[in-house]
Amino acid sequence: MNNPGPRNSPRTRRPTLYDVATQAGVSPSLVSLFLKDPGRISKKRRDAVQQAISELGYRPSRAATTLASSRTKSIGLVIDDYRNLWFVDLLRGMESVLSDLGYQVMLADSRPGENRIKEATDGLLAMHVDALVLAAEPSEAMLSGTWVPTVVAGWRNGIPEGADLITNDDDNGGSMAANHLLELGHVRIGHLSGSDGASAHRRAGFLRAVETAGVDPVVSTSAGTSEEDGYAAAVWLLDHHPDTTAVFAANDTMALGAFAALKARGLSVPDDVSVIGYDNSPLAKSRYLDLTSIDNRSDLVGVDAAHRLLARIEDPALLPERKLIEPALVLRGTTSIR
Amino acid sequence: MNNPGPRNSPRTRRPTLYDVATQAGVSPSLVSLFLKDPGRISKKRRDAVQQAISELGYRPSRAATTLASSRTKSIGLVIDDYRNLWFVDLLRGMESVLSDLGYQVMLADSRPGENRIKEATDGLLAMHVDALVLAAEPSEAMLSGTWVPTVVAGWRNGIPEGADLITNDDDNGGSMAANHLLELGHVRIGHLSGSDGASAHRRAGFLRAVETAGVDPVVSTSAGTSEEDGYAAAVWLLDHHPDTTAVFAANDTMALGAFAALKARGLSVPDDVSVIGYDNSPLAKSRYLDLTSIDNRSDLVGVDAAHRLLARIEDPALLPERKLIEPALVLRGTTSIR
DNA sequence: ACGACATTTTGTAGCGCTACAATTTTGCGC
DNA sequence: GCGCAAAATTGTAGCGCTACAAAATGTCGT
Repeated sequence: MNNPGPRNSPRTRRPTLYDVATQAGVSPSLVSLFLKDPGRISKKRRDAVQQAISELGYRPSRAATTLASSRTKSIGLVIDDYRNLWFVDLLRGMESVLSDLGYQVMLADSRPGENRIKEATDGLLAMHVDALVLAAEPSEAMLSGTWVPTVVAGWRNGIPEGADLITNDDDNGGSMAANHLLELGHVRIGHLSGSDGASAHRRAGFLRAVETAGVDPVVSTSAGTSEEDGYAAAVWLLDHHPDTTAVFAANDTMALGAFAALKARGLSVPDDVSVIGYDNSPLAKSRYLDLTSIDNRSDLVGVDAAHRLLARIEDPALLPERKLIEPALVLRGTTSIR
Repeated sequence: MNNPGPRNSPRTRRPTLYDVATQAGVSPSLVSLFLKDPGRISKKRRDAVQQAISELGYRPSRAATTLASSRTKSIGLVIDDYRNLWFVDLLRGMESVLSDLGYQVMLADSRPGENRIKEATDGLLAMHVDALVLAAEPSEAMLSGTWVPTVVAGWRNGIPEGADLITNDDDNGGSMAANHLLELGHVRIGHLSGSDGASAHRRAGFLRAVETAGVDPVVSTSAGTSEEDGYAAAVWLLDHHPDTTAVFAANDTMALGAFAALKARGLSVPDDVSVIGYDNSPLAKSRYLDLTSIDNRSDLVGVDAAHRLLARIEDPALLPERKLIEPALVLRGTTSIR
């Protein structure tokens, strides 16, 4: 058999647009046109080109397209850690508006502990992403020469000049968490706080609400925001304030750490101690954990970020904008009346 | 006349290698050489180029590099769902060998529920990744014309022709889980199984071990592999076999579902029922959940996959290889003597 | 100071694609 | 069947970079 398909030729070079043009008996320009908008060429040629493409197994070279058109139709998303699942909602939110427009979202994580944020960003920029979403704490080094529309999502410190900012109202969220616990009748409330920017805002909101209610706040701040950090902070809290009846963790992962500390002391949730987390991550949604949490509506942040970037791609002269997304309390099974 | 030079203009086009060359007073070729191997040019020029680069904020265009060299120094990784954290170990394993060699790993997920595996793969291929790791169930559509070295990790069905296969010995892992429970004295063992390829192997291994021990196996298979699926399967199991004293879940997420079902019935882990998961995901490692699990050593799979791909990039004629990685039991707090 | 090398630097020619102007084909009224 | 506008198609000139051969410069022994 004389199969011209790619299946049998083991190491031929990847077919190009010219191969397709030759095969279809048209000019390369026509093929290019087909790729861009098939509706604009005659049915006869359209079919011929389509057939040549599938016969050859042709895929356009993004590199060449990028180089020639200087538009990649792709958006970079820099996150801090794949294990912090809050980015998933952000990503889906972005995709929900970008996919239909033919944009692709590219992910890069900062390799936690190695501070590779700059590398991640550079990698994305080197690929000519049309715009950038920074969902990780921006560092000094990246402030300079970004050249593309950028929105920072979820962080509020060290914003690169000229970047948009769409973030969660963590202050308000902190207050919400505190008020929820206060309304349930708790007065011995401990807060497990982390060290990043978001934590600081959540803490501030918590303190404001608690003090407004005339209750003495207890805050245990740790170095990071991981489960271990949450555990350590909770251990400290329970050691120094054994009468605590409610715990507000700066994120769901830390709440898990609190669970561990409580379990180790034989305290049950929510009967002995109520626990509320933050992020409404898949963890919190888990049927087993069933963790009351604050949803920061990252999906909305994603949607907004996408719209914002599209606008800036259209008109780069747009002035940077700052916007807060209101969080929402998600009631589940880990908080109860005192 | 001559162009004004990008030095002071604030909103100019992105600087190119030519701008750097002009600024540094050398030829473009030299700058290219600098980028490739700074050690090969004289110190004088090296410094000049380096300075020009930082003055201009220059970043090489990956698209141009790709086009000109046809090597992107990047590897694509296709995963099924960002929320299934097992890919993180795989990724880190790959990075541990690839990063030092200057390779970058690019991630794409298949958007669970939308079966976008082909799209994810195509996107990566369009970016000219030098090689591909498929950590998601390969589909028919992608079998044709891949053109780059490919290794499938963690799946064993529908392998594209010519692809390497590095996967976990799920059969053996299933047996390990069963034997662990048998050794603890359990004889009423239920298995919560999923519908994908890996689940099938784990189930087979489980059945083999249990039957060898002369114990009657009970398997509850559900449509997917999510926590809800685990919950449903566990509910069925407890309804039909209330005397069950041990549960082997096909993955950690499903184990979480089992926890939920057990909690709903007031059964405690491990006092009433032992639970063992699979994947040794961050979930299992969690201090709170402390889930005994089978570690499929995805990090090793990642390391092997990376080595394999590098070899195939060097010599594309290499014959496809199939390799199994042995899993390991990780003892934690959710299994105990009957 | 002079060849005979080794080392450093440069010019030339694409990589695969798109933009856009130029050209050819088609459709249509009369 | 003719003229002319609209639609369809093609040619030309890069996009920013690298490979590689050619040229320039440097180093050394005698």
